[in-house]
Amino acid sequence: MRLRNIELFHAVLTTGSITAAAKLLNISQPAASKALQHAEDNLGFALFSRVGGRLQPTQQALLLRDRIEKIIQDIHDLQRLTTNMGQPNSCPLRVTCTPTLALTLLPAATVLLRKSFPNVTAELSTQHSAEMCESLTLRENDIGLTLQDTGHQTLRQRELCRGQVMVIAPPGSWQGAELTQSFPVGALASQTMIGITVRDALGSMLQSHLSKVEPAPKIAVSVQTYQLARSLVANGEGFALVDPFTARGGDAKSVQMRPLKPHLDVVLYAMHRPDSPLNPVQKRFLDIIRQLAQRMLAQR
Amino acid sequence: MRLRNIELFHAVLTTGSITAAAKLLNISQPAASKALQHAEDNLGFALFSRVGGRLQPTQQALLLRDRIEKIIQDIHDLQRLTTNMGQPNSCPLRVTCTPTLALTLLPAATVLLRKSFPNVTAELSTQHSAEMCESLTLRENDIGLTLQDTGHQTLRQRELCRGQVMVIAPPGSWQGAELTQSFPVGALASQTMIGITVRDALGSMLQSHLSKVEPAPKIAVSVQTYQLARSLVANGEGFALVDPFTARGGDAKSVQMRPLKPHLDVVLYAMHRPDSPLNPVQKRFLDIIRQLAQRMLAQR
DNA sequence: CACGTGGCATAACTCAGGGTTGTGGGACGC
DNA sequence: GCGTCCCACAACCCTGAGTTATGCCACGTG
Repeated sequence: MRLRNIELFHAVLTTGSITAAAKLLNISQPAASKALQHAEDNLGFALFSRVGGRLQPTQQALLLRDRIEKIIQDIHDLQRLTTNMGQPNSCPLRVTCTPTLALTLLPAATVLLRKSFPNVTAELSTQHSAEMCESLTLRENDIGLTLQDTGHQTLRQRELCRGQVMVIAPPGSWQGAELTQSFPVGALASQTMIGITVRDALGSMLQSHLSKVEPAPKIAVSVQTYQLARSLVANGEGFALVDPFTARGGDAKSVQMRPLKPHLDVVLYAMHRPDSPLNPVQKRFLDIIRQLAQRMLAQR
Repeated sequence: MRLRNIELFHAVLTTGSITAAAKLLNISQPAASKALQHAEDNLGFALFSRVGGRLQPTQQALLLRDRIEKIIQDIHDLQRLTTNMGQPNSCPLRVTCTPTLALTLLPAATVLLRKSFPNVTAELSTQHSAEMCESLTLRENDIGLTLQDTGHQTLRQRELCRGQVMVIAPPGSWQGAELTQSFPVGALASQTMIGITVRDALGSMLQSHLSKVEPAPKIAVSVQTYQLARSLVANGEGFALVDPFTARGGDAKSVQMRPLKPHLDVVLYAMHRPDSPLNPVQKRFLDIIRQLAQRMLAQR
C-alpha cells in the first residue's frame, strides 16, 4: 500500500465517491479508479463493494479507517512542519493567542512594537490552546499567548502576569462605593447570568464556582467565548464571570466590573519552543505585552 | 516528502550512511543518493551535512526524527494488519500466550484439541502482554492467554479461571503436614529468595509483597521470567513466589509448593477481538484450556 | 608518498507506474 | 425513453525512481 493509495482510500472514504475523491486529489476520475483497483489487488481483498454503480465500504475498509486517518494526519503534520522549517524566520514575529486576548492585548502590543521596530513584519492569529501547542511545535508560530496552563512538556510556558476573575454587569448596575469593592460570590444567587461553556481550565473553574452558588443563578444564555459574554452583558442580558482582559476589553463604558470575592487568579502565559531562543523583536514584544497587561490590570 | 523519501531518510538516519541505507532498502547506492538530494531540494533545507565525504544529520533532521519514526512504525503496522486481513482465517487457531503459560497449558491443550479435531492446524507463539494486544488487533493472532488484566478497551478479555500465588521451595524443604497447609508470608523473613523483576501487574504485586516482609528476605538472584525462578528453586537457590501455573509446570518432583497466606488471586484471561466471533475450534480450545487449568489448579 | 579503500556524487539510460483523454455501460430519476 | 451520474476500460504519455558505469574525495597504511 503506497502512500498515494492511502491518501486515495481516505479521500474516497470521506467523500463517498471516486469522482469526488479524484477531484479532491486533483487527478482525473479514471486515475483514481485505476489506483483504487490497484490497491485492492495488492491488498488481496476488496475495500469497497460496487453496488449499483456506487461504492460502499466493506467491513475491512472500516477496520482500517482509523489507522489510515491517523497516518494521513501525521503525514499532514509532517508536511506542515517541514514547510515551516524550510523558511526559517521568514517573519520575525509570528504570534497566536486565544480569542479572549485577540481584541485587547494583541493589537495594542503590535502597534507599540512597530514604534520600536518600524520595519518589522508580524503575523497574528487566534487559536485555542490545543491548536496553539500544535501550531507552535509545527513552527507555524513562534509565540503563543494563553490564560491556560497547558502542562505541555516540550514547550516552554512562562508566566507574564496575573489578574483576577471579574464580575461584569450592565452599566448602572452598581453605584458609588460599590464600584470600588469586590463582589462577593454569594451575591450572584438568583442573579440572571450568562453561562460560560468554554472547555478550558478557566472555563471549568468558573462553571464549578457558579454551580456552588445557592440558590442557583438563572442562566438563560450560554456562550463559548468570553467576548460574546461581554457583549451580552453590555446589552443588559445579565451578569457574567469573565477573565480580567475581556472585562477591560472594548468600550470601557459598555460594562461595569468588579473583582470576584474570593479572588480567583487568572494567569497570562507566553509559550514558545525551548530550542530556538527568542530573537530581540520577540523579547521586546513579550516585554510590551507584560507591561501592557500589568497596566491594564492595574486600572479599574 | 514522499513516503519513499521518508523511509530513505529513516534508513540513513539509523544506519548512518547512504550506502548502508541503500542496502537496507534493496536499492542501489546512487538511487539512494539521488533520492536524498531530491528530498532535500523539495524540503528547502539540508537533512545531512556532507563533511569529509561522510554524512552527519543536521539539527533539522534530528527535529524530524521522532515524527518520522512514528510514521514508519504506523505504516509498518498497517502493512502487518492488511497482510493479515488478506488471508482471512488461513489458520483456524492462532494462539499467543505469555512465556509463563507456554510450557504448561498451551502444549497440553493443543494436543487435546487435536484429538477432537485431528485435521486442524494451529499456530502457537509467546508474547508479553503489550505485544499480545498489538498482535491481536493486527490480526496476527486470534486468541491470547495472559495472567494480566490489560484493561484494553477494544479487545475482549474474559476470565477463564483463578488460582493463588504459590511459594515454591527446593525438594525436602517441607515435610508431612506442612505440605498441606498455606505458607504464611511472615515466614519468608530472612529466607533466601529468588527476586522477580517482571514489569507486569502480577510481578509488581509480588514485589510489593516481598518488600513488606520484615526482616527482608535475602535476594541474591533476580529473574524476569517465572520459569527461570522455578529452575533456580529446583536447583536449591532458595524460595520463590510464582503464579500457580509455573509452580505446577515441569517436573512435579523438582520443587515443592504451598499456597501463600494470605491468598493472592491470579487470574487466567483469554483475549480476543470483539468483532469476529470465535469459531468452533477456537471455542473448543478455550473450553479445553479452562478444564485443563481448573484440573491443574485443583491438584496439589 | 603512493596506493588501496570506502563512501558519495554524476551521467546516461531504462522502464514501470501514475497520469492523461476518450469512450462505453449500468443505475437511477423524471 | 432519455438525460444524468458514476464507474470501468483502452490507448497513450511522461515523469521519476531505478539501474550500471564511473569519477572524485578523504582517509588509513605500508
